Amino acid sequence: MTVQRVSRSSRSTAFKEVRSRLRSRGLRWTPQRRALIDVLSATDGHVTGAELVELCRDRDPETTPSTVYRTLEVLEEIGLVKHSHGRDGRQEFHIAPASEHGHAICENCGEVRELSEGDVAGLVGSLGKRGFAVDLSHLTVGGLCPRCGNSGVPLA
Amino acid sequence: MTVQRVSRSSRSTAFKEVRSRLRSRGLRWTPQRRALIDVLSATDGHVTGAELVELCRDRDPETTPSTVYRTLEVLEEIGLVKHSHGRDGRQEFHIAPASEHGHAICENCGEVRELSEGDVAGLVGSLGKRGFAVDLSHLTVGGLCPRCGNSGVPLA
DNA sequence: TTTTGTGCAAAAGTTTTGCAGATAT
DNA sequence: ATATCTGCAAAACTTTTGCACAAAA
Repeated sequence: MTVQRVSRSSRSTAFKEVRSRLRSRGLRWTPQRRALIDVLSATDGHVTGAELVELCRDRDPETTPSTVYRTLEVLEEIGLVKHSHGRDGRQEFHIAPASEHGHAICENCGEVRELSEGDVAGLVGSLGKRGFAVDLSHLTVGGLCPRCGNSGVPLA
Repeated sequence: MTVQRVSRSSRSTAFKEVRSRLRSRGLRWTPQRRALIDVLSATDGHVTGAELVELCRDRDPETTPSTVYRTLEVLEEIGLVKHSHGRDGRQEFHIAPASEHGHAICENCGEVRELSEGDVAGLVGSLGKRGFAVDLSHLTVGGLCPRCGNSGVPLA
């Protein structure tokens, strides 16, 4: 069970746009794809593939893993979805935010928070000077959040 | 095939110390453990579990996955080894460096470089002010290295 | 009607687990 | 002597793939 504190504000793509985005590539708008997008939008943050399969099954018990994973692949191709990997190595998916940003993850309670531009400016600049072009969507930092780190009362 | 440019200098634990570190906990110093530590020290950077199984098999074809993974667990418990997860979600292991540091990984060629204190100072400070204690060993940033990003000649 | 998508079933790949026998101390 | 380790075999899990049928455009 992972707490998510990522703001819901930075959602990107308008919902109906997806249909046309798919069709313009000769791809199709199916109930299963719609369902998955629904599920993804309902989550605030980073959900594993397996979890998405489960969540889709809550709506339609017939849902199969292959469809979910293949749909995720398609949605990632058209830029609607991104994925990364969690501590345990499983894929974590989320709707692509309007602007890229890094993440800070509490190693104790799992809370995820987005990094601001200011947070990462130094790192981006420092690496940039050495010719390394930072990809903010792949910037992850672990640590202890205020609740877990300061008090002597780690939750888990 | 992953290029590793991590400096060999920041190796931590003296080799013979491990034996006593294990024994002081009632754990044992076995040929298999020694072999794995040898293999790990011979690698410069981040090796997946499966790769380690292979590398150990090069020395001793009898090596089994269970032993390798269980040994890695033990070595991590005593602080000799750390692990993280690569792009593909597989575990990547490395000997714990004397000082913690973040990593920058090229998304094109896979090259890994260590981040300096200066690189991360801003991020650490910025998050620190908000009560988040950064764990440098879990700071990873993706992007394009000079070779892959600047030229119009991405290698892969 | 033709191309794309789905469901099923099975495979692939990494990592974990149970257990009997072997080994370090 | 005895608690710890190893090797084996099989399981657990996530994710991928092949194929025949179904559905979208």
